[in-house]
Amino acid sequence: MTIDKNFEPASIEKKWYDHWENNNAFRPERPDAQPYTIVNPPPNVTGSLHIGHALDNTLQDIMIRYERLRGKDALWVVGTDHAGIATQMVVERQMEAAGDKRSNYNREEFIDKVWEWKEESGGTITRQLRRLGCSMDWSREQFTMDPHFTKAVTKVFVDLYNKKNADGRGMIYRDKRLVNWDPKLKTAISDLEVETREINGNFWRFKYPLAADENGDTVTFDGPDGAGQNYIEVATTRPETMLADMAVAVHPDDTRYADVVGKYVELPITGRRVPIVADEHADPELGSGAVKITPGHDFNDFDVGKRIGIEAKDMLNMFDGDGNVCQTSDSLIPKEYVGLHRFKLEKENGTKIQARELVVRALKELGLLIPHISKNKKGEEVVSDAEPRIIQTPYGDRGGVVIEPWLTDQWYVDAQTLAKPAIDAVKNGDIEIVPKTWEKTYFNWMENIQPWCVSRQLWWGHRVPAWYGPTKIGEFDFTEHLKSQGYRENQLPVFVATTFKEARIKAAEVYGLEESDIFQAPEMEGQFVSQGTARIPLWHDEDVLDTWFSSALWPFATLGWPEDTTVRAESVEVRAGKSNDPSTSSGRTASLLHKHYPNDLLISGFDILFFWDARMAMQGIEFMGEGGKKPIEESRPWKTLYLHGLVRAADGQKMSKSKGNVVDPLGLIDEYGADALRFFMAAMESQGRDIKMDDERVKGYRNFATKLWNAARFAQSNGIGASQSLSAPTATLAANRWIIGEIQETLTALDKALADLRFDAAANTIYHFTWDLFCDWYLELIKPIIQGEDNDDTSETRQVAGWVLDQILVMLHPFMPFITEELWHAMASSEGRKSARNYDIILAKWPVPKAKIDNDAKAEIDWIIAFTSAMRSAKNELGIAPGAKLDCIFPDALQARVGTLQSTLERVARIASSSFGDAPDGASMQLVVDGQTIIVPLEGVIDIEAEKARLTKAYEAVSKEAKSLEGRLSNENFVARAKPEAVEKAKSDLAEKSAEAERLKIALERLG
RNA sequence: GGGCGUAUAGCUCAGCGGUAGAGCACUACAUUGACAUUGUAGGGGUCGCAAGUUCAAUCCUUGCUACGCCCA
Repeated sequence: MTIDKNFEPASIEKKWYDHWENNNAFRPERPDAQPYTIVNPPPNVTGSLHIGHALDNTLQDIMIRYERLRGKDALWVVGTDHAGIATQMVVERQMEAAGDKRSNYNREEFIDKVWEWKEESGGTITRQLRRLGCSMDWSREQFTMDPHFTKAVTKVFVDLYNKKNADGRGMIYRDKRLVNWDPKLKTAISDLEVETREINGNFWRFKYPLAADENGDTVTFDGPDGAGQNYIEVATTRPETMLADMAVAVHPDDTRYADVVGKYVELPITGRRVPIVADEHADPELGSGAVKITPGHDFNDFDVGKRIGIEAKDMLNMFDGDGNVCQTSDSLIPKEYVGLHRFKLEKENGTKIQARELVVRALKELGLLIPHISKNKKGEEVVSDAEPRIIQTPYGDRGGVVIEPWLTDQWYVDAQTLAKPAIDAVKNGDIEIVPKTWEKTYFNWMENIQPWCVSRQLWWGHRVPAWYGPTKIGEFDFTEHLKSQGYRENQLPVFVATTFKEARIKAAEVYGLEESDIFQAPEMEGQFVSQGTARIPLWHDEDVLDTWFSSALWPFATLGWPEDTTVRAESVEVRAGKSNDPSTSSGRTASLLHKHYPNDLLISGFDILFFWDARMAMQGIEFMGEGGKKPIEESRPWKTLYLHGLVRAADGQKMSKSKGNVVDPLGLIDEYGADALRFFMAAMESQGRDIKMDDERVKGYRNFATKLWNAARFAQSNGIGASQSLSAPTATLAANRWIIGEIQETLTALDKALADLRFDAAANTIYHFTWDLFCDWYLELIKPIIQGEDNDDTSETRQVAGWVLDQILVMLHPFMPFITEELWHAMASSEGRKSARNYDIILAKWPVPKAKIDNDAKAEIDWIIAFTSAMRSAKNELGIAPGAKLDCIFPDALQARVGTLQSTLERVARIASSSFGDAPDGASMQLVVDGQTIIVPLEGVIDIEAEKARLTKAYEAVSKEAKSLEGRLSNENFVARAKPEAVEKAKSDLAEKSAEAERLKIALERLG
C-alpha cells in the first residue's frame, strides 16, 4: 500500500477505530498477563464531550495504550453516570419547552420519560469518546443505574446502616437537622453542592423591645445606648427570618449586656416572647454585639439553639419547600405574611411584595428600624434603611438560587468515620496523589469532613432502600408496643433492607405480627383506613440517593461487586504477574474484580477531588477492605491518583456556556485530527497547572503528524519497509549505530516520563526525536546511502531506518493512535516486500532498551552535526548562498574521519572537495569545530571584514565564558568548598573554551 | 479569616544550586529534490520585587506585590 501524498486524518480515523473495536483490540485476551486497570470517570449519560473530557480521556488512553503495548492485561472500564439532578433537570426543561411539566406525571411515568431520553441521547458522549480514539472496553460498558449497580448501591446503604460507628450510631442514619435546601429544585443538597457567592446586600439594625417580666412589670437595663434602655439592638442581613426568631444572643463576656441576659424580648410583628441568652456565637465587634437567633434557618443559629436547649423538632420553621413563608407551629405569624416569597430572587421581576420588604416596612412603621446614616460625595448626610454590604451568600450549584437552610429529615453518612482510613492511606503512601501538592487539600477537607447528606428529593436516581411503618392506623395504636421495642414516642419505625421482602420480615418482628399482615403501600400513612384487622402498610422512602453516593462505588461495582466475591489463589499470582498456572491461560478464570481491583491509576480533574475521588477512597477502603478485615493494599481503590487542571479559554478564562467561549473538541478534531488534539493535550499537561487553549499549537501538532507522514512516505519510496526484528538490526555505519543509540535514550526518557506521569515530557521527548533527530539529521545523513547504488551499506541502512521508524510509530502510538496505525500497516506492505507483520500496532510490543549506546558513533555524528551547523551559520552570516559548494581544508587529525564521510559531508555540509594539511595563504573562512580549525578558502569571494566581525563575535562569546570560568576557579572558596565534580567540570570547560578562544584568535590573526 | 498555587523570551509554557530552554510569533535567506502542513540561520530574557542562606541563587528560606483557585 503506497502512502498517499496528503495526510488526511478524517479518512483514517473512523476506519481504524472501527477496526480496533470490531477486532476486540481494546481488551485482547491476556489471561496470564499482569493486569493494568483504569476506570474512566463516568460522564453524565446525556452529556456531550467537552474539552475537559478530551484532556482527561487522552491522558487515560495514553496510559492504557502504553501499558497494553507493554504487554499487560490493560482494562479501561467505561460507562456513564445517571447524574440525578442534572439529568432530571434536562428532562424537566424539555418538558417546559413543550408546555409540559413533571407534575403532570406520576413518578413511574416521569422516570419512564427519563429512560426514554437516556435511550435517545445516551449514546452521544460514548460516540464522541470513540472519535477521540479512546480504547475503552466497550464490551463491558457500565451505567450507574444498571441492575447490578443498583444492587451494589443498595447493599452499601444497608450495610452502612447496619454497621455501628464508635459512638454506637449507624454509619448511615436518619436525622432531623438543617440541610442546604434548594428551593428551586426542591431538594436537599450536600455541602459540596453549595457555592458561596459575594452579592450586594444590606445590613439592617432593629430594636427588639424588652418583654415585661412575670409580674407584668416593664424591664429596662443600662445598655450601650444609656441607662434605662427598654430594647436591645440586633442587626441582620436577613430580616424576614425574624418571624421565626427564637432568641437573642450576646457574648458571655460582653459586659454591656450582662444585666439583660436571662430577660426576654417581645418580638415585633409576631409578639413571640424569646429569651436573651449568652452564647459565644455573638460577636461583640459586629453591629451592636447582640444577634437574633433563628435556629430553623441559619446553621450557626441552629447550633446556638441546640446549646440553649432547643431540640431540632421544636425549632420553628417559617418556609415551605419553595421558600415561601408558611405559618410557624406557634401560629404567631400574621396572615398577611403567609404565602409571601422570602425575598426577591435574581431574574425574578415579580412586583409582589416579599416577606423581607414587608418585615422591614412594618418595623419601620413601628419605629423599630434604626436608620443607616452615611455621607455622600458632597459630604451631606444621607439616611437610608440599611447599610449596604457585600454578603457571602450560599447558592445551589445546579439550581442557581439562594440556598435556604431548612429543617428536614434526611439520610446522612458518617463521613468522619469513613474518612479516617482514607486519610491514613494517603499519609502512609498507600495512595499516592500526583501532584503531591493536592495532598494538603485532601487532608484539609477530609479531616474536617461533615456528615454527608445523601438523600435527594428527586425522582431520578437510586431509591433509598428504607420502608416506614405506622405508629397507629385507624383504631390500632402501636405506640406502646413500639416503645417496648425501643422506639421513641412518635418515631416512625423504619426498616432498611435491600428488598421489600426483607423489610417486611423485620417489620413483622417489630410489630409482632405475621409477614402476611404486612403489605407494601404506595402512599404515605394517613391515606389508609382501618380494614378491621391490623394489616400494616409499609411505604417506601420517597427519596433517591445523591448521584455521588453511587459513583463512589465505581472502581469495584463496575467489576462485578457485590456478586463477584470469589478470591482465587491464582488471581493473586496473576496480579503479581507471576502466574504460570495453566488453569488461568485457558480463559479468564481469575475473578475480574480480584484481578483488577485495586485499580492502578485514577485520572481526574481536581475539581472532583472531594465529590468523587475522596468518596471512592472512603467507600473502596470500607467495602473492599470488608470493614477493615483486609489490608490497605487490597482495599484501596487505586495506587495512584493523578489530578489534572482545567482547560481554559485562550484568554485564561474558565470556559462556560454563558460566556460563549466554549471550545468544542470535535471541531478541533474535524480541523486538525484527533491525533493532533491528543498530542496537544499531552504536551500541555505539566503537573499542577491549568491548560490554556491554543489552536495554533494544535495546528503545530497536526504539522508534526504531517511531517511524520512525509518521512514515512519518503522511507517507503526509498525501499524502506517494516522492521524484520524486534531488536535493533546489526549496524556498521556510524549514522545507523548512532540512531540506534538515540532510540535507546529516547525510550529511556519516555519510559521515565510516563512512569512519573509527566505527559508533557513524554510528548516532547518523542516529538524531538522524530522531528529533530530522525527527520532533520538521520534521514538527511542516509540519503546519499539509500539513494546510491545498492550494496551492503544500502541494505543495512534500509534495515535500520525501517526499524527506527517502527520504534517511532510504537512509541508515538499512545499519543497518536490513528496515524501510527495507518503508517504501521502502510510500511508493512511496501512495494516488492511481503508483509512482515499481520497484527496491528495497537497490539505491538513496546520497545525494550537493549542495544548499547555507541559512543564512537555518537561522537562522529555529533561532529558532523557541529561541523555542518558551523558551515551553514558561517555561510549565512557572510552572505554566501546556502547551496554553494565549498572546498575545505581539514587538519590532518581529521583525515580518517572525513575520509569515510566524504559522500555524507558533500551532501549534508555541501562540501565540494576536502583536503588536509596546513592553511594556505589568502582569504578564507575559518570554522572552529570541536577545538579544530577548518579552513574554507574563499579568495576573492569573501568579505574579509564580515568574516572578521563574525569571528570576533564568536571569540568574544567564548572568551566571556572562559573568563567567567577562570574567575570561578581562581576563587579559593570555590575550589575548596564546591563539590569536586563541579570543580572538575569547571576545569574541563575552561580548557575547552580556552582552546576554542585560542583557535578563534589565531583565525582572526590570520585575517590580518 | 485559613489554605494552596502561579509569576521565566512578544505569546503559551518547560526547567535547574554552577549566570537559561521548547513551541508559536518575529527577522533574513532558500525553494521543481519526503515535506511550504517545508528547510537553514538569526534576534529576543538583569528568570515579579527585597532581604537572607551558600564558594555560587532564576532555583533554597523569609517577607512583599500581583493574579488565580479552594475552604470558612
